[in-house]
Amino acid sequence: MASRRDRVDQRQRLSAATWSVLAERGLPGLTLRAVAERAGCTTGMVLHTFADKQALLVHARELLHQRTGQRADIVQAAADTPGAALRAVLLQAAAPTAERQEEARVWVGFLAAALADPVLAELHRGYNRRFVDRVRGLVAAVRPDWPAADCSSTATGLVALAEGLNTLTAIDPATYSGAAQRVALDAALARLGPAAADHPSG
Amino acid sequence: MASRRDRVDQRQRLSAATWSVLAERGLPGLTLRAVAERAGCTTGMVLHTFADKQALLVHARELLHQRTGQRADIVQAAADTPGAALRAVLLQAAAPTAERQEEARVWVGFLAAALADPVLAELHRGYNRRFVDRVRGLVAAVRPDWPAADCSSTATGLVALAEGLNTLTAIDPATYSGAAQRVALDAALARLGPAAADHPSG
DNA sequence: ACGTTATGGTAACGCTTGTTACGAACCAGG
DNA sequence: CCTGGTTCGTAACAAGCGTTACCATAACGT
Repeated sequence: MASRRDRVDQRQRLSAATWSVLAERGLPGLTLRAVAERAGCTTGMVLHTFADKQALLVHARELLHQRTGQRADIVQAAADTPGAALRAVLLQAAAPTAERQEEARVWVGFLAAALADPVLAELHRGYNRRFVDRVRGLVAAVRPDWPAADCSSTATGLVALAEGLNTLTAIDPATYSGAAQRVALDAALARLGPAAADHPSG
Repeated sequence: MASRRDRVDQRQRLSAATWSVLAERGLPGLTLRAVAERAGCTTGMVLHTFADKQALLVHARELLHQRTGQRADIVQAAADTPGAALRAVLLQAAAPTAERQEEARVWVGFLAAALADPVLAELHRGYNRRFVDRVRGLVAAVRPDWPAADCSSTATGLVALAEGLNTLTAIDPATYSGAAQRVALDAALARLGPAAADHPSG
């Protein structure tokens, strides 16, 4: 019995507060005091739950990966065809809705933080490569006739497009609307043949 | 007679120092003291040339835009056909070489900073829209038969792909090598027809 | 019930940051 | 030569940061 109060709940609450602050005030505004205030506690409590600021960031980053990964799992499993699954996974990786734009901003914040923190950078690389693997598998399912190298390059290109839509939407939602993101993704998916463009009307 | 010593020279020297610090330590390392030390002067001198740090930041952001814009002008003017110009412009917007990856990291840093700074955000949006306009013009030159809406959506998609390659290269140069970037861009450009894929062998 | 231990708050530390007040050095005009 | 204004360096300021030591308190085992 290591805890009397629920510690994992505290960790999750603090990570949520971290997201909130990161989305609202950006990376320079992400301070321990801001997170503590957002979570309704003090910095002492934060540093009792996490060893340092880096540990807090790592946990929040892992949680973000879990959230996006689970959502990818859901939309992938709900799709009827591999083409629809690929489209749904890429679309949810971009930020088509307003609520997802907040997550895109958090993503950009972690990306920038990873540029200065080797630990976060390694996490980011690992998560991104896992996402590329997922997309590569879907591409291979859509086009079993393609050689592996083509599936691989196509997957990296699609991921780059999705993440580019992500970052651009984070800073300029007017230019990169949800509809524009869908058009761009469908245009890229058209390269896979008409089967991949087969998607529900909505 | 506003100045006895050359002030524009001072600004240029501080610009060079700003860029040097930015490339080496990133945006969080861009402090007034670091810039002053790199320029061989003191913070008092820096704040006599720039009113605040925000003015310095805006200047650095403009520096980044100038650099990328000038290079885009050069490669665009050097291209023989509109298709080659489009490809060259997009390729230089991504980060194919090692030295360009440094610039890509700076770009990501400014992107993250713009999420919390309205002034930097407005600058970022303006520069990006100008870049989209440039790409749109090139797309229209390659495919004069396309309606304007198609050129527009194609341009935003291409820009998103280039910026996505930019951000992903900044954090994971191993996965997103220069060759991988070229393949992804050429694949996207193939949608414009064989004319756009016409590019020098190198 | 009591003592032990976990748990969270308080307040301070050392450090760096942006910013500013002030003094010294310089160049012009008379 | 001296005088006045401009330019830059010096040094200090207040504020904010991450971090730590310390203390109150509440919950458990016995």
